[in-house]
Amino acid sequence: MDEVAGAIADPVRRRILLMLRDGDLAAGDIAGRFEISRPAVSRHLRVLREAGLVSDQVIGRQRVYRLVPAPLTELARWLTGFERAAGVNLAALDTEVRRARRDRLARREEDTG
Amino acid sequence: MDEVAGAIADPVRRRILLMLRDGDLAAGDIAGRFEISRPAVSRHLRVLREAGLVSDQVIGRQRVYRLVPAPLTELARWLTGFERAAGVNLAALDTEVRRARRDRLARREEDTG
DNA sequence: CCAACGCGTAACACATCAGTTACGCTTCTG
DNA sequence: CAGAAGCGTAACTGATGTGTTACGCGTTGG
Repeated sequence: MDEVAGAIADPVRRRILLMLRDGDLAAGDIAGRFEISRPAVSRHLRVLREAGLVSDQVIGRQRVYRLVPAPLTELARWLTGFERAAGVNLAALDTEVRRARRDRLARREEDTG
Repeated sequence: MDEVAGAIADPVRRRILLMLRDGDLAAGDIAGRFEISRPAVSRHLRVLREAGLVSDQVIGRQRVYRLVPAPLTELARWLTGFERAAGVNLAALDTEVRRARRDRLARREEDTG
């Protein structure tokens, strides 16, 4: 998961994933859609490969890349795990803040009382 | 989204998010659970704040952090968008590979034919 | 066959990031 | 009140990441 999360941190790589979501592409086709150099794109593609987010297949001189969505799905599942915890959190904070204030007021009354 | 994706790229920050999923924590409590220095953790907390993934509330000397899950949910939704495209992709690659092979064979037959 | 094409990688340079110690401000406590 | 506690930030350092040009290997096409 660390590599996947790291891979999608970069906007270029996210764009590549979006392109591949719409269909497989050769490396050159991908690189042609960016203004950065082809080796730079190649380097990003390598990160995606090593993170398991894309697979590549050599067809002649071309290297065709395809999306491998499973790790993204897994990350999404991990992320949705935070959604369920939201209500618990809000309630806990309100309770904590109120308790802290009550304690402080009580202490002040003891001091001045 | 760029900031959110960037924020979860770091394992320390992911751990912080997991801690906060289970309940609000003061900065000191969070820092105490790591072996790195407190300023290092503070820096990570700042990244999370600025990405909108946590909110903080000063209670006396303490700064209590709480999870803000909405941006994570949004990122999860974006990621699940890739799942739906998977079937299309596999079919397209098979088709493309078969077509390329057919074309190559056809060309070879023309040459030798 | 040979030149062009496609593309990955190495080497380099610069930017960014994440660790550290030092510092200082605010709040709390004895 | 004075010292301690809590915590953010600055400055520094070293590691990492991302851009570039140069290079070379394999495939293709004339």
